[in-house]
Amino acid sequence: MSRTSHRTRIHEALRLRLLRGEVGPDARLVDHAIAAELGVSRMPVREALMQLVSEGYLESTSRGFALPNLSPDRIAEVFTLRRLLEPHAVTCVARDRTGDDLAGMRASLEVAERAGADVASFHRGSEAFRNAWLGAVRNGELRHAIQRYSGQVQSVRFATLPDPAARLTIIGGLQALLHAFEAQDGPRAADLMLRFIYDAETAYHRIEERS
Amino acid sequence: MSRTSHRTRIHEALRLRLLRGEVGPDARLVDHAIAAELGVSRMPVREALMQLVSEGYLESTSRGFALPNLSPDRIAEVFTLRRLLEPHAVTCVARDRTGDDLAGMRASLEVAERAGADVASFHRGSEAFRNAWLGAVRNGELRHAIQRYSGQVQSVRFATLPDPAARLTIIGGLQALLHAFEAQDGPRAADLMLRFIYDAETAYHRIEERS
DNA sequence: TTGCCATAAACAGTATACTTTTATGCGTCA
DNA sequence: TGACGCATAAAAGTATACTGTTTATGGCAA
Repeated sequence: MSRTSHRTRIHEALRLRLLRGEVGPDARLVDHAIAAELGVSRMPVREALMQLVSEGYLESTSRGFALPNLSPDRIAEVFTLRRLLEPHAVTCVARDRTGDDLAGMRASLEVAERAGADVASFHRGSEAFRNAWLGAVRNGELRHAIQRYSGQVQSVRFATLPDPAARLTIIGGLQALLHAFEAQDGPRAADLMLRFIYDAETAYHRIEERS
Repeated sequence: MSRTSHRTRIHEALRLRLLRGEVGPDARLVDHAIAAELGVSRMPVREALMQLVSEGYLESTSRGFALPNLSPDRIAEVFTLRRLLEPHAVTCVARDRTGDDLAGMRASLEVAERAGADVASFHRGSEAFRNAWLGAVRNGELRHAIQRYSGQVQSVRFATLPDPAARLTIIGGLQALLHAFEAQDGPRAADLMLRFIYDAETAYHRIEERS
């Protein structure tokens, strides 16, 4: 027997698939199908799916679980929440970060910098960078809240990556954020994060207009 | 058959019991016991319990589900989150509130005012007031986040109520908040809420010292 | 008397089977 | 030809049973 429960492992596996954009907006996640695929019963799958629902990653429809309908209003709401939480969080990180924290961020940033046109690699790097600074948030509740609400707009984030210019902007922002952390400049980190969220929201609106 | 699922109803029922402080810190919520009590199987109960865990209301121990160990650090973390979210929320309420919203708040406040020494009645009134202004928060995600994180420290709130002086302080704060809403004075509402959270945290610390 | 081991009980986790609900498609009637 | 209704299928929801793990308690030995 594994030391973690099936539910936990399935939850993590599905969450990663969702974060990587491997689940299209029309895809339907059905418990018994996933159960058959993984060789377990429906119950742990079902519980994992419902946990993902309560975390905002999925929506329970009458015909399987699917990506939530991210209405523009809802997107705007989540961005508002991020504006309330993340600037404060990076201020704390600028104050509390250790050398290890900084090393992790540098390594992740390098991955993104070297990605070039490799969107998947860039995505991995920027995600790792985000996880690195989030890991330096000592307030566990705050960290959890941020992960929760930024996970919901992951698909939005993903949609902006194909644009090379957007990737360059992101790289620049991450570098500046890292420098603020290194200099323990909390206010600057908060400013940068506010700007970052603003840019993300703007990028989303540009994409939305095209469709 | 009821139009809502067992899981949903059980979840709500348990949540209310938790919010009312009907579950002591040593109580153990066990799925099969609750299932027997309600005349349903373990599954919906189990799912309701796990949802409460993921919402921070409960903790899964090796011996039943119990109230989470609210360490002073964790309490402080939740108060930090409330300071980030609730002032902004009441600012929005001061701007967006309708006449109906205000009427609801007035009615709830009166309940609390007339409670006198009746702690349970006071608690109902202040909870209703809180729900009234939360209902006026148009940003659903923000509202949900606030409910989530204030629910976690509900036991703390409950512990402060027996003190008559604390109740008077709360009444005064709620009246001032209502006036700010009526005057659409967002900054003042935010100030009051910050003060409110500060007072709550201070009251918690006083109680903690005694034990 | 104390410490350790064994056994039993309690509980989380998982599996399987059954029920209810809902959506879609097909057929019939107007 | 279009609309309404019924039938069928798919998936959520629920129930029951079984398994593995942890914990507590009692007994035995040192």
